[in-house]
Amino acid sequence: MDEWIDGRMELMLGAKDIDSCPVRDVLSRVSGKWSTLLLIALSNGPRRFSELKRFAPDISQRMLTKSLTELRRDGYISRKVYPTQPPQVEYALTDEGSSFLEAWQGVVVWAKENRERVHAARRRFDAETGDL
Amino acid sequence: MDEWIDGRMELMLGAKDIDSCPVRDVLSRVSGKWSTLLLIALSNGPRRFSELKRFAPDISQRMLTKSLTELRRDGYISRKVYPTQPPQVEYALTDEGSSFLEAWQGVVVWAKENRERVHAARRRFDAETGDL
DNA sequence: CTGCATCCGGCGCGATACTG
DNA sequence: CAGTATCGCGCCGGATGCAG
Repeated sequence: MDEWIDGRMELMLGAKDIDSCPVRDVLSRVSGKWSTLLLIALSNGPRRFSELKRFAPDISQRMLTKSLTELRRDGYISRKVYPTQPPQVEYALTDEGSSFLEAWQGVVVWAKENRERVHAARRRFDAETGDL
Repeated sequence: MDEWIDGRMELMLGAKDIDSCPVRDVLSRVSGKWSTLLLIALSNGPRRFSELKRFAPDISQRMLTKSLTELRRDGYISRKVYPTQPPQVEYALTDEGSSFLEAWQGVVVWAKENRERVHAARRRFDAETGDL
């Protein structure tokens, strides 16, 4: 492998082999369809299960539970059960979760600012390749 | 929907409904298994198809072509064909591509710094839930 | 060398029904 | 209200073979 790769990989990924790449390792868990959305939903304070469900009306109960469990497993959110009747469960962002959300902001901002450019590129590409 | 949602969603996503969410819209294209890795590979200058193949030995030709095409469609990279025999194709990062990589850096850095914390959280979670 | 077509397994995700 | 279990679909991604 060339030298430029080592330097760049070390800088960007921290490892050359993809299996031990911390980026993929960590980010694979928050790349789900709902994960980051739920983190955002919790960014203004703790929310209950049903509140989160209402927040994302098009999420299935299955995926809500699943996503919350994964996020909890990786330490992004906490879960507190109140032994009431009916039961009540409150989810909250951990420090780790807020920290991640902060880092994520840069990408979010970029995506918002460059959305139209990306769309334009897509249209251009499709037009060029469509009629050849 | 409560008010906190509107404010936060507007801040983070730019849209309440998930289908018109610019973040998902833009990032779904770079969330592939190889996309960001290829962008990083190109961050030090243009590379040929075979160079990229050597860069990520475990990528299949199919996925290399596919990923490159998608990245090109969204305007992150450019493609230049040299009419030699055998043919030679050179891929390069566009301004849009470099711009994205810059924004992406924050997340990469975070992932590297917090990898161990995430792993620890996972171990803890598995231990707690495994023997109950 | 570069790229496309085909087949195929895994899994992310949704729909639905059921439990404490 | 919060969560689990089952089923099924679609898509990502790997393996292989063919073509310019």
